Amino acid sequence: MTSVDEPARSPGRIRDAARTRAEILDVATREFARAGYDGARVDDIAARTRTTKRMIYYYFGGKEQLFTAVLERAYGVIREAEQQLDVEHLDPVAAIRRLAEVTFDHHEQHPDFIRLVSIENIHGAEHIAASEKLGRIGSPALDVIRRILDEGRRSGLFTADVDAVDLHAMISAFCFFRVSNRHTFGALFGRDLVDPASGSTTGRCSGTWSSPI
Amino acid sequence: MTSVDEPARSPGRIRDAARTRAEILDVATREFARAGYDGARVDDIAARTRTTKRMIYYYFGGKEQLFTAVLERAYGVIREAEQQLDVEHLDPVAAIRRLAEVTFDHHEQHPDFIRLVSIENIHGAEHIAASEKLGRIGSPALDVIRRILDEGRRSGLFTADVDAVDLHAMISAFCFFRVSNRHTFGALFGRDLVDPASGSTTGRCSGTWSSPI
DNA sequence: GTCTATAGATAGATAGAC
DNA sequence: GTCTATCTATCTATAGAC
Repeated sequence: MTSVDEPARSPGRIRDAARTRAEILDVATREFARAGYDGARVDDIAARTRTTKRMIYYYFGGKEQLFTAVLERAYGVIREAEQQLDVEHLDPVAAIRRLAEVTFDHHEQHPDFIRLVSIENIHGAEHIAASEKLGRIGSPALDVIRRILDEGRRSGLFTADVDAVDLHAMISAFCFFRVSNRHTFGALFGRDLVDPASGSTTGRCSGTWSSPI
Repeated sequence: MTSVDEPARSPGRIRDAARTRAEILDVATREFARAGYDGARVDDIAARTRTTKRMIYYYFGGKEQLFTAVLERAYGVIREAEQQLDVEHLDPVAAIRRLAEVTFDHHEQHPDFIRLVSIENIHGAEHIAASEKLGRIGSPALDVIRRILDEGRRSGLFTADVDAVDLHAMISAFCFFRVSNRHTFGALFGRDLVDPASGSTTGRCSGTWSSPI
């Protein structure tokens, strides 16, 4: 292992397992998101890192496992953002609104994540199904929704018997779609769902949720 | 050209340009939808038709053009369904509801279309952009929404100044998401967004729109 | 842990006879 | 319009030296 005291003998190369792994994951995330699973090239990923293709196989075992690792990390990021959610001090309506805003902003700021999820759906979510880590990861957002709905019903603010998973799906659907389908929607209808300058009310958020819901 | 009066000399083969083209498109649609653009194999598509790979290149020119033709036909189908929409006799609220129902049912019944659109988004909608046909195809659904909104505002039923494209995006988002993200959502949350038996209110429609909106 | 070189399989595309 | 055979490039994966 190379530390700051013991510089690498090959200049420009890294000799730090964790760092090499992280760099491979960074590049692989971009490549898979850009070209899809089959479109991504292990050679290209290797060429864009400071390490070699041999190391990708050494660390991850193969293309399939690399993609799974990319997915695991991407889901880890959004789950962490959800865990940061602090809506306990808000009234139920404001809490739901806040949750929607956070989802909206997160998806807009992480288009690569949206693309990876779309790609994984094309492949029937087989990598998620095979991943132990992703099976155990849960969903803080869903827990938060459950608590908000309970509180809203208890205080009489919410009357309809809305299901937490349904509500999560509704919020996700809109936030996901405007990023995932940005290109076809733009090409067909001449409006960029993400760019605020296009004049769409669906383009704006960042704390001021002004959708036509 | 082979007509009904002049049967094909090779039994089991087709000698009808239109029919051969249609059969290739059918198989290619399934293959592209199943495996993605790069995952689909021209050899496999050919093997599943009654013609050969040479004919695919003869009729379409290449894999890229074949995918474009698949997209053009898939969009043609939904645009035709939209044109069958007959909501002029309904009041504006019922008309919007009916439009949502038709979109909901169409997407549920055409998962291959949803997958093709997802795949096209991964590739930045470059095939749509390059297709003259898809540039001119328009959107009957959007025209219908515009008319409904005008009527609703005129009669005073609708007060909010909702934009037609925004409304179209909202309806599409939910209907699209439950099919496009069915697999990851199911794997992560243990609920099938499409299968009605899973107990979700998002699973039912077919004329009785009962979403938690 | 890292490198070069290469195996082994398969892809998209085409030649050319009929 | 249809067929068989094949070219050329490229991809994932690995062997083996250091």
